[in-house]
Amino acid sequence: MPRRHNQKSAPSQVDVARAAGVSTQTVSRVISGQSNVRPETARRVLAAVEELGYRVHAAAASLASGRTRILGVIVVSTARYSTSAITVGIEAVATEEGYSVTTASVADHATRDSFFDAFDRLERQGAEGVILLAPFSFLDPGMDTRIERTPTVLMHRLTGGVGTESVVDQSAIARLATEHLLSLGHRTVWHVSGDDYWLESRVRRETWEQVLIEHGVTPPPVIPADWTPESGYRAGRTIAAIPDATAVFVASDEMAFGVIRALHEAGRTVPDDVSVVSVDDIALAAYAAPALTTVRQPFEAVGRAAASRIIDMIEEREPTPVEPIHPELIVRASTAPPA
Amino acid sequence: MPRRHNQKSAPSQVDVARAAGVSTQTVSRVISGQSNVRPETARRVLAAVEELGYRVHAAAASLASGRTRILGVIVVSTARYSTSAITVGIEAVATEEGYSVTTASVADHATRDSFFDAFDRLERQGAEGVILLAPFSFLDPGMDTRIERTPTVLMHRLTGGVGTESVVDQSAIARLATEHLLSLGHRTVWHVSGDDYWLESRVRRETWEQVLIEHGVTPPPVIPADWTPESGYRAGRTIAAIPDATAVFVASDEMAFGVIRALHEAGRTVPDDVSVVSVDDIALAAYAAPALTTVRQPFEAVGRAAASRIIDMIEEREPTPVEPIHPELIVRASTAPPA
DNA sequence: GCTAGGAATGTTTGCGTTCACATTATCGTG
DNA sequence: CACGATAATGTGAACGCAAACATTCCTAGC
Repeated sequence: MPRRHNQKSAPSQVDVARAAGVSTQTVSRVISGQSNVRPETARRVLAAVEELGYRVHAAAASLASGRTRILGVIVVSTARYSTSAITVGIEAVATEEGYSVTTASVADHATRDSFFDAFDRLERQGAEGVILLAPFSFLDPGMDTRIERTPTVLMHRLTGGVGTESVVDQSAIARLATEHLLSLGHRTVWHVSGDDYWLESRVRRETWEQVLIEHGVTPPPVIPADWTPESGYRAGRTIAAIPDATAVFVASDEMAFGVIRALHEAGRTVPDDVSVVSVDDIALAAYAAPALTTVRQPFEAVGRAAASRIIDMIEEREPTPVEPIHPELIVRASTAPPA
Repeated sequence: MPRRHNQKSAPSQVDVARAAGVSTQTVSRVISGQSNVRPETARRVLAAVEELGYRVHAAAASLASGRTRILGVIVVSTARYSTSAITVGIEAVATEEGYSVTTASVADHATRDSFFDAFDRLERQGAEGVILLAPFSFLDPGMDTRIERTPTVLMHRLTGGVGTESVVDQSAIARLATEHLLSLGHRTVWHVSGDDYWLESRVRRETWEQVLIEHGVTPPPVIPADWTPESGYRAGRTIAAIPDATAVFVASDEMAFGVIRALHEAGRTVPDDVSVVSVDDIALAAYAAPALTTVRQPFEAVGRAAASRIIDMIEEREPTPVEPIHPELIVRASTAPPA
C-alpha cells in the first residue's frame, strides 16, 4: 500500500497554530481571508504558514465545509480543436474564480452508459457542477436524476433543457453558411455533415435543410462524413462526381481540407467550379488553398460562458447575463458566385 | 453561502450500513472490493447501495486513507494539437487505473512563478503526482523542493532530471528531419523554429545545428517563429527572399502551412523549388498542398507513457519499462531532391 | 469606574471514511 | 465434541478542517 510520499506528513493547521501561538480556528480564518483578525495576528500566522510550508488540505476542508470548489468536465476523448479550445476558456474562468477543474473523458462514440459513468466519477470526486462537452441530450432518461443533484451545463443548443441552457447556437451557424452560398447565387447547396453521433452535426444538417426549404429548394441528399479530413476527402470525391454541384456546406474546416483536395484531384477548382464554406475557423483555415470561407465559432468565449454559468448555478447567484455569442461568417477565398 | 445542492444530503455509509444490517466497516469492505466478505452479505450491501444511490464521498475517503488517486496535469493554455492529443492518452490510462485527472493551466508565456502556483494548486487539491506538459526544466531552483514532495514527470527530454525521466526524444525528431533533407541532396537546410519559450523548440534548433555541423555545413541563421501558421507565413516570406534556399526544416506542421503559402505566393513551388519537412503529423498534414512530409510524434502514446510512469512512481512499483517511443518520418509530397 | 457592545480569539463538535484492532461466527480436526 | 484456526464482522479512533457557539478582550460612553 503506497502512502503519502512526503516522508514526514505535511504540516497541518495544528502545527501552524502552535507555531503562531493561536488556535487552529484563527489559522483557518487567516487562510480563508476572513476579516475579524488583527493584522498583527494575521502576520504571525502567515509567517508560520510560510515557514512550515503549510498548505490547506483540500479533502479535509471540503469534508468539513461541504464544499469542494471542483468543476467537472465531461469530454469525448478526441483531439478535436473545438474541444480543447473550449477547455481553455473553462479553465481560465475556473482558476479566476478559485475553482479547480477535473476531467472525465469518454471514448469517442461511447454509449449513454459511459456518460453516466463519467458523470458518476465526477460526482464521486465531489464536482459541484458539470459541464458536458459532449454529444448528449438532457432529455435522456438517466440524465434527469443526475442533473437534479448536480448543476449541469450543456454545450449545445437544446430546447427543453431542465432549467439549464446552452451557450452556442448551432443552428445559426448552419444558417449563416447556407445563406451565404445561396446569396452568392447558387441554385442549391450540398452538405457534408459531421458525425451524427454529435448533436451539433444533426442540428447543422436540419438547419441546412430548413434554410433550403425556406428558399424553395428541395435539399439534396446529405453526404455523411465524420469530422476527419479523410472522411471529407471521401465526401469530396462523391461531390466531384456530381456535375451540377456548385456549392457545398461542409460541417467543419478539417473536413473542408479533405473535400477541397478531392475536388482538385478531380479537376474541379475551388471556388471557380465549386464553392466551399465550412465551420470553426481553426488557425489553419486561412492557410488552406484556397483560404477557407468559414463560420467562426468563438470557442474560448463559449468555454468561458459555460464556466461562469455553471459557477453562477453553484453559488446560486443571479446568472451573469451571457452576452450572446454570435457565430461569424468569415469570407475568404473558397466561395464565389457560380460560374 | 451556497451549500450542497442535494437538498437532503447524500446517503452515507452509515445509511447503507443500517439498510443492509451491517456495520459501516463491512460496507467499506464491500465497496473497496475486499475479499473477506460473505457473498450473501456483499449482495445485501450492494443492494442497499443501489437502492439508496450511495456513492463514496471521495474527500472523506481520502482524508481517512491518505490517498486521493488524483493525477495533476499542468498545461499551457493553448489549443495546440500536441497538448490535447497527449491529454487524451493521459486521461485514458488514468481512468483505467482508477485515477482522476485534474488540470491546472497556465497562461502561454507564463513566468516560472505561474508554474509554481499551478503546481501548488495541484498539491493543495491532493494530486499524488504531476505531469508537466510544459516548457519547463527540472533544473529550475524552486522546482526541486516540489519534486521531492510530489512525483513529477516531464514531457521533454532532459538530462539531469532528479531521478525522473522524460518520454519523447525531441532531438531525434530534428535529426530525422534534417538528415532526410540532406540525404535528398540539399546543400544546406534552413530552419523555421518554434517559440523559444518551449523547450522542444530549443532542442530542435540545437539538434538541427549539430546535424548540419556533423555534415560539414555551417548552419544558416535560424528563422524564428512561434508555432502559429501566421508566424510560419512570415518566415516563409523570409525564405522566399533567399534565392539559394532549397530546403527548410519547419518545427511544426501548422507553421509549415504558412511557410508553403508564402513560398507559393512568391512563386517558389514546393517541393520543386523548395523542400519542406515539418513535425507532428497532425490530421491535416496529409491534406496540405502539397501533402506534408513530416516527423510524426505519437502523442497519445506519449501521454499514456507519462501517465503510467507517474502512476508507477506513486504506487512505488517497478516502473513498467516504457518501450521507446520513436518519432517516425512520414515522407509525402513536400520534399524532393533539389532541382 | 463601570457597563454595554462589538471585535478578536478560543473550544467543541462533526463531516464520511478507513485503519487497527477486537470480537464473533464457522469450519475442520483429532 | 471440544479446540484451535481462519473467515467474517464489528468497534473505536483518527484523518484535517470549518461551523457554531462560547469566551475574552478592547473600546467608548456615561
